[in-house]
Amino acid sequence: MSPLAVPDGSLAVAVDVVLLALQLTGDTAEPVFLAQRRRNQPFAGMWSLPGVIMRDREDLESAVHRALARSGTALERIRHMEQLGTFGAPQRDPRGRVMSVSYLALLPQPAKAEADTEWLPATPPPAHATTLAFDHAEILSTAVERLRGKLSYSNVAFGLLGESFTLSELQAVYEAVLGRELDKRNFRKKVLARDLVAESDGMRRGAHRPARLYRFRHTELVLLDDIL
Amino acid sequence: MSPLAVPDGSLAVAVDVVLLALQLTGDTAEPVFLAQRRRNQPFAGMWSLPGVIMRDREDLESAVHRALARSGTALERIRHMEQLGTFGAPQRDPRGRVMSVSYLALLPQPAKAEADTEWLPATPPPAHATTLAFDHAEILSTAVERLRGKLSYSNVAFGLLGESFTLSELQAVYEAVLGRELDKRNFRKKVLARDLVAESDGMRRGAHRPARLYRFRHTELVLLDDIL
DNA sequence: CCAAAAGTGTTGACAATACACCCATGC
DNA sequence: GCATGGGTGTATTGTCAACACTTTTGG
Repeated sequence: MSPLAVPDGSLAVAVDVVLLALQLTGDTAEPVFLAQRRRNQPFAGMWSLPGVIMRDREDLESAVHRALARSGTALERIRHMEQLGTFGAPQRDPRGRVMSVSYLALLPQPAKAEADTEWLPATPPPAHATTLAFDHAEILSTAVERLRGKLSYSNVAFGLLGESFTLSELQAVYEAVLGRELDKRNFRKKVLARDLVAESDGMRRGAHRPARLYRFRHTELVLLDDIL
Repeated sequence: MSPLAVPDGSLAVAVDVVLLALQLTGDTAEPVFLAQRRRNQPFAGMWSLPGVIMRDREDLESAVHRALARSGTALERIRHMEQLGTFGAPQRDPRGRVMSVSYLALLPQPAKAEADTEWLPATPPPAHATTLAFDHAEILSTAVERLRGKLSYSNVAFGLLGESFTLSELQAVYEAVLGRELDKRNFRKKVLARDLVAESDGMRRGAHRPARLYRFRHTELVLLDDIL
C-alpha cells in the first residue's frame, strides 16, 4: 500500500470491504473475515480490512472490485455485495481526512489467503477491537449485525453457500451467524414453507446417510414478507 | 449556493438530507419532504434535497446540521436522524465527481418553508422522478422505503410526532407512511402490548370526545424483537 | 451391528385477524 | 339531540415453539 498523503483542504474517500465467509473446521462452522496485515504506517503490523482509495471517475462498485482484487479474491466467487454505510469521523485516519464507504461481501468459502492476509474469526469480536486498524472493528461489527438481521427476513444466506447444499448445511449457516442453535424440525418447516429453497438433483454422500440437496430459488437478494 | 468547481483528479462529497414530516391537511395526513429550488446550474429551477459540500475536518453529522440550517430548519426540531447510504455514480453530478452521503431526518411538523423551499409530497413519487435534480428522486424513495420498513420493527414513529399524541394520531402516522388503512382495535392492542407508548397526562380536547394522550417510552431509536 | 447424521408430526400456547357497537363531547 | 371521533371485546384462525424417534448409510 503506497503511502497516502491527504493534503489539507482536500478529502479522500476509501472503500473498505468486509469479506465474510464460513470456515468449516471439522464439525462446526465459524464466520470469518479477510484481514490484511498493514505494512505501512499508520497502524503498521495491525490487521485491517481490505480497502482502496477511490480514484476520480471511479464507481463505488469498481472500487470495491479493486479492493477485492488486491486482496487476492476472485470477483466471480462473490455471491452478494451491499453497502454498509459511510464512516466519516474526522479523526478516523491519522493521516488526514479519509472517509470510508464500507461494503459487505459474501462468498461461499474462505479461499486460500495470500501473503499478509488471513481469515480471522468475525463473530466474538472482543479480541479484535484492539487489533484492527482505524475504525475497522466498528465496521466489522456493523457487517455482522447487518448479516444477522438479514438472515431473518431475506434469502441472504445464499451468499454463504455454494450452488447446492443440504438443509443441515443451511442450518449450520444460520446457527454460525446467529450464534445459537436452532431446532432442526422447525427450521426445515420454515425454510420450506417460505419457498426459500427448491430441491436440487442428487444427494450429498458422506460417512452416513445421504442427504437431499437443495438450491436457493433466487441468487440475488429477495426480501421476505414474513420473518423467519 | 456558490458555484462548485470540482477540479479533475479531486473528489467532493456532498451531504444531502431527506427531511420528512407529516402534513395534516384537514382530515388526512400526508408525508412531505423539504425541497429546495435550485437557483444555479446544473438543474437550475428544479427541486432538490437540501445539501452541502463537505468541508475538510468536518464531521458527517456537522455537515448534516449545516445543510439543515441552510434550509431554514431549526436543529432542535429534528427528532431522529440516520444515514441512508452513499450514492457514488460517477455521472450523478455533471460538474464533476461528487458523491453524496444521504441522511434521513424526521420532525413532527413541516415548519413554515423559507423562500425557495417548499414541502412536497413524498409518497407517490411518480411526478418527482422527473422534477428532482441529480439522483435525488432515488434518494427520496430510499428514504421512504427505509421509513416504511422501520415502522414495523422499531419505534421510529416518534420522529414524526410531538411529545404527546393520541393513539389515533399515531395510527394516522402509520397509515400515512404505509399508505394503507389499519384496524383501530388491533392497532391499539399491538402498540400497547409492545409497550411502545405510555399514558401521558391530560387529554386532547377537540370538537368531540376528548382523547387520552400518550408519549413514546423512548425518544431514541429502539428496535423491537417482534414485528408490528 | 454400531455410530452418525438424515429425516419426519403433533400438540399446546400465543398472536393475528376480522368484525360492530356504545361513549363522551361540542355545537 | 345529533354528528363526530374515542374507545372497547370476542371468536376464529394461523403461527411458533417444544419435543423424540425411526431411517439410512459407511465402516
